[in-house]
Amino acid sequence: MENTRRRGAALEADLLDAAWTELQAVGYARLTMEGVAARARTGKQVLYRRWANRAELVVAALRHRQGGSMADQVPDTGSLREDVLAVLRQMAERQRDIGQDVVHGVLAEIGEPRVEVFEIMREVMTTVLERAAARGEIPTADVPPRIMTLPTDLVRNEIVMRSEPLTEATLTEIVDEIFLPLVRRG
Amino acid sequence: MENTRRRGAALEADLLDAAWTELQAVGYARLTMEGVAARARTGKQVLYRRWANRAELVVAALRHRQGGSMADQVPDTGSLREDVLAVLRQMAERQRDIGQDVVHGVLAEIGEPRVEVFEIMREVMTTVLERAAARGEIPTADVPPRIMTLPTDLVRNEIVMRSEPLTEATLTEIVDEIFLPLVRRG
DNA sequence: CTCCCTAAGAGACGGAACGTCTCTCAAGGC
DNA sequence: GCCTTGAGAGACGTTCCGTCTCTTAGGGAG
Repeated sequence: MENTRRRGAALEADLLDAAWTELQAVGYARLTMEGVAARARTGKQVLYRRWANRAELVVAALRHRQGGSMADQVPDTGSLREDVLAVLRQMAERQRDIGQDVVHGVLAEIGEPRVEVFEIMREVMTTVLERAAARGEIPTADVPPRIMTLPTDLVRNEIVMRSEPLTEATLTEIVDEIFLPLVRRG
Repeated sequence: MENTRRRGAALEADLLDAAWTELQAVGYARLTMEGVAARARTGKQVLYRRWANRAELVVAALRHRQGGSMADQVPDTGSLREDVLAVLRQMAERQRDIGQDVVHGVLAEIGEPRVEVFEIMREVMTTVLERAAARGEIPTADVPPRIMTLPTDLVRNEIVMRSEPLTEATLTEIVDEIFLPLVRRG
């Protein structure tokens, strides 16, 4: 028998891992606090002591799973086109990892971390554009905000609305047919 | 005492009205089959005989509430810009009417009426562009599909992600800064 | 080293809503 | 006027919620 009792950060990491595993096993809709507690071999109270409800737990589990924010590693390939594509690929990858039902579930039950998502992508694109302007690829980094976040907005739309995973073709279409033409003639 | 027993279409309309009223009263998250049944002064079985679950009932109630599809009345103002703006205003209006939590709830619990939404908007935009081409406003109606649904995709993204209702400024920005420049130079 | 406070672990609990079922009796077709 | 259908009503077992209580292990304070 396991006779050691987990505590503090070690326990918390176990709980978040259990939540993530449960998420993969049964999906967001069927994820229950009881299920997570059972998987972590503990009681519900231990969960409720840390997170007020399912949504908070799941958000914490997602954050725990994928380390830092996307703003921490902005792609820098030396080409605007490749940088933007890299950003979009990162988003697509996260979608694949997380799964659509989780996205919808969190969207439905969460109050407001959506603004945060917007802000992060705007930061990332700002950096990408500033570098492109510094290289002389585009005349100025002073692109209208709506155009700046156009690629990430479109990808987000695909993630939320489409059931199939994003294809590379979709990403290049967004960049080559829509984004680049608009910024090139700023 | 009410001694008449409702039947068929009349009853169904009452049920859908009750579902809609309940939706407005308590929101999607708190809507229950029992609540709707009570409001319609009937039993749960009457609901389950027609719809398998909450999501189906709510979708039916939404459809019942707002008559036909948007494809039935495509705006025809004589100007491409105004037509597109009219389409986007219709979407914004529906958002205001329906409410964001309902959008998220349905998105989370529904299997696949999302493709349908895509198709309808693509039809609408096809008509709008064909008329514009016939008037000579644009060289050809043969616009790449992704550009065609660009305005509606962006508005949908705003509806799903932003909590505040869409402003007129946002709509004109989408049309004037993004959509028109892209279609004008075919 | 020992005491003691905090929180882990375990489960009982009342409540809400689910979806199924059973039963009676009105309505409307034949 | 008979008979099939399904409306109306509520009981039922189940699942999960979020709260609570109780015992006991861990680890810091002295």
